[in-house]
Amino acid sequence: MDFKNRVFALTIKIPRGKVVTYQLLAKALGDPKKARAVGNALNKNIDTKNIPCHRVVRSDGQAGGYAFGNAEKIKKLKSEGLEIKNGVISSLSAILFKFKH
DNA sequence: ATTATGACCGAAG
DNA sequence: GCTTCGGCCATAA
Repeated sequence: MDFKNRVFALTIKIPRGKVVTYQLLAKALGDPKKARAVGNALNKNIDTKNIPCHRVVRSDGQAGGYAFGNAEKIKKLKSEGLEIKNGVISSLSAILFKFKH
């Protein structure tokens, strides 16, 4: 299984209303330094129908990027109950989803 | 093999 | 709060 598929496999597990940082996802893959590569993988494969890639955000609380425009990403997050003001997610730590080891 | 790019991160000023 | 910078890694050329 190549890198991007591992990224997708984990992304699909993120429950509605919760989010994960790129770094956290990378850590779940075994190396927290892969955060950048994770974003790169999500950028190339866009299956918004099957993969909730909008639930992956930056560690600083900002939404991060999105292939169809980050405005669209924020819109989706809001529609799942998340509160975002000034482009920053409120209470990020409270809605952070933790992967099982 | 080397270079460039990008939905990243943390430290420093 | 802000910007800049160096370091990361997977991918494509």
